[in-house]
Amino acid sequence: MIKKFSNMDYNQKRESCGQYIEALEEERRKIHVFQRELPLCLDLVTQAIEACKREMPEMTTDNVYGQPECSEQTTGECGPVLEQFLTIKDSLTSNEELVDEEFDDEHGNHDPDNDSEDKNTKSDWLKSVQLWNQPDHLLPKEERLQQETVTRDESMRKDPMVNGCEGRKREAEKDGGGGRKQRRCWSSQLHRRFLNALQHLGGPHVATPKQIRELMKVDGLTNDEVKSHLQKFRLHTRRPRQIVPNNGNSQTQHFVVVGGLWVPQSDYSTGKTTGGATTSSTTTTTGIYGAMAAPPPPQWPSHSNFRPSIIVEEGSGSHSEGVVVRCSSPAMSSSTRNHYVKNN
DNA sequence: TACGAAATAT
DNA sequence: CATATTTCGT
Repeated sequence: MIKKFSNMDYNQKRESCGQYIEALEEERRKIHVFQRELPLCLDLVTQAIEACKREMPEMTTDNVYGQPECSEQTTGECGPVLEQFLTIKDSLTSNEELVDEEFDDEHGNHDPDNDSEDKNTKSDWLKSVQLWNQPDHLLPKEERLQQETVTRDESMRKDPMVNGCEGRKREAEKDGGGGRKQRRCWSSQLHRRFLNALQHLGGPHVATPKQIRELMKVDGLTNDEVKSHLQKFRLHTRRPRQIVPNNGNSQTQHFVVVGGLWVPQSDYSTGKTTGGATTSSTTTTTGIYGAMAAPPPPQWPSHSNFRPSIIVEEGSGSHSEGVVVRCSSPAMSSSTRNHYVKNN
């Protein structure tokens, strides 16, 4: 009996680990969008995946962390992730080959994300955004062990939940245009589409709301909403002045600017990326879209829901701005094309 | 009309 | 305070 249980346990753990890896890979895909902003992050996740895979086969029954979910609430220590990260922390080899592209084509919507409840890596901001305001069913919460691939059907194109809050349609309005629109909540899926679109268009600073909206192909979505979201996004993607109390680790990572591209010193020469349209332009085109101003911030504000899924610190607490080195073009924030600079 | 920034609302 | 909507200047 007990043996049986152990066995089951073992299997469960293996499964958990598998799921964990899956989650990691999924996460990496997501981070991939930010590869310019969070190169180190991407790197770390990639390595974490590798490390995890290596460890997989030799998992024993006394695996310490069996919880697929882990505490998640506590960003501080999500067991596995953190450990993995710490482990590989120093083994920072610039491995950039196994970066797969195919970040989820726009239509493919195979959407592994689905993210009913991702693992730890998904982290907070999604959590809140995700259960936005579901009027009815409040997610089960209990059984989240395995959902496998069943749930993800591509039926969700637009209306389902991608759209977020309630059936926000044009109806249900009484006053002839007096009231404000109901707030639109950006579900994780919605946001992801946004991100994808962004990537296609070459970054937050060159993408325009309209383009984004069209790429997203979400029907209820209006131009203004995208515009707004984009504004917020841009605001957050600008350098947060190394805020964020560094957790434990401190790994000084130096950044340099290469043709307007912010990249870690280590692998700035790596031209290869998603193979998407995004990065291709960096080298050749010098035009407006040429060197797209990649949002420099290695780190977003911590207290924001609005941030990439994984947090990676690199600057040490002491050094203030010595970490970043810029060549020129101080204000490359926005104003990509039209009017630029509005001097008071 | 579209975009972006700022003001305003939730 | 963060996020979404609306207003305003271009």
